[in-house]
Amino acid sequence: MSTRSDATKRRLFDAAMELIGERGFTDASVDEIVERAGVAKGTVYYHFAGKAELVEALIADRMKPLVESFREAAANNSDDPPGAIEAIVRAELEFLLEHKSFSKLLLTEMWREDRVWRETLVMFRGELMTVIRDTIAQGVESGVFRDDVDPGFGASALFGMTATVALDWLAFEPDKPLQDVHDQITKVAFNALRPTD
Amino acid sequence: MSTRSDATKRRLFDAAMELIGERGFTDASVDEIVERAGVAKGTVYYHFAGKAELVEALIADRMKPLVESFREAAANNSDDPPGAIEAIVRAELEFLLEHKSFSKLLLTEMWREDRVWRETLVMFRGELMTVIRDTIAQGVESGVFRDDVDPGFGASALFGMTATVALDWLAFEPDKPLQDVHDQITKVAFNALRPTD
DNA sequence: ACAATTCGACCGACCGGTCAGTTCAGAGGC
DNA sequence: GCCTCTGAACTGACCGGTCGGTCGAATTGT
Repeated sequence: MSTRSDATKRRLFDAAMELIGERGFTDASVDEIVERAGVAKGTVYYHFAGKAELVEALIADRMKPLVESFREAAANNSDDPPGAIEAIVRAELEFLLEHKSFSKLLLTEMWREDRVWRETLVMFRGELMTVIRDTIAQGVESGVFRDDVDPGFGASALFGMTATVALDWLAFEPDKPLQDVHDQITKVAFNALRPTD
Repeated sequence: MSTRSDATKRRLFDAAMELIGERGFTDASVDEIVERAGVAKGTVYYHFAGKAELVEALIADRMKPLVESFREAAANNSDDPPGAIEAIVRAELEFLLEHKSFSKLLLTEMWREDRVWRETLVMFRGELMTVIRDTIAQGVESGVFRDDVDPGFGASALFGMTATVALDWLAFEPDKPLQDVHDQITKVAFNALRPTD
């Protein structure tokens, strides 16, 4: 259980995430990654079976806290579906802001079918979707959300909308404050889910 | 102005789009592209300055009709903003379905900053956004849409939501009919934009 | 007490292979 | 006769992965 090994992995993860977020998987060379991590090339192959497996481990490392934050957001608002949705959106936005490079990696790799880490990615995506879907379903059941929106569809739409809006925001209007983006998204989401009076 | 030249370019576009949609820009080799296009390697460099310029031309070639279809959708519903939004969503979905590979290319390249064709892509994206934004603004002005949703934000959200939902759909529930996806998206969009009674 | 040994972590020069891009003489076709 | 295309050979840069070797801290043997 050496801490040294973990520290090295973390530096490799950080370097790989940045580079791959900027250039994509193929265009980020292992030589560049190890240079930025301040580590020798062989170290990568000591810890991982290859470049792809490094990325797979990186995905798991970064996705676990995101799933956890979604679960917490839902658990802390277990009897208030709108509050839970708001907390989930906030968690997603904060994650996107904190891990901009990783988010680009996610979006660009989510629908590729030929990657080693596809299963890992799909699995984590499923866990995120489940949290959102259950929250929406709970709101529908208790009557605070309209019942003609499919929870599975709503989850996909909310997650995708938040991600693309956030990336658009970071790319084209980086000066706009996070709160504005958060408010706009939750407003749209609540309007979309609110029952017709 | 020879037709022969255009036909060759089209075959190169089709082959490049397929391959790049599957594997991404870097992992789709020129040798593979020309093989699938049934054309010699030298032909690429006869028509284009290089691989990147081929893709840039491809992006313009595919985006022009999409922008046109958005403009038509808006023009054919010039006094009915909800109808225009519905037609735009339909146009986007049909495009995504027809050009699945190209859509993946778009999503994976939209937020990359180091590509030759970045400006081209940003320009076309701007034209699409303008059409949606103007339509929303028109609806706000005439009172059929609520006035507390920023049209620019709404355009980004609607476009991004539609794109990610459609790709999720194609990846995870390909059997669901187009009409269902279309109905869910427009329902959510209308609820989000409808003024509180 | 201390040398000998083991071992996990890391190093970095090197190799086999791939790929974009070049070149150019020649062949069709409009 | 010029525009379009061919296709095979070649170059040079780069890239993922390998592997013999280093280093220091713990462990063992005496």
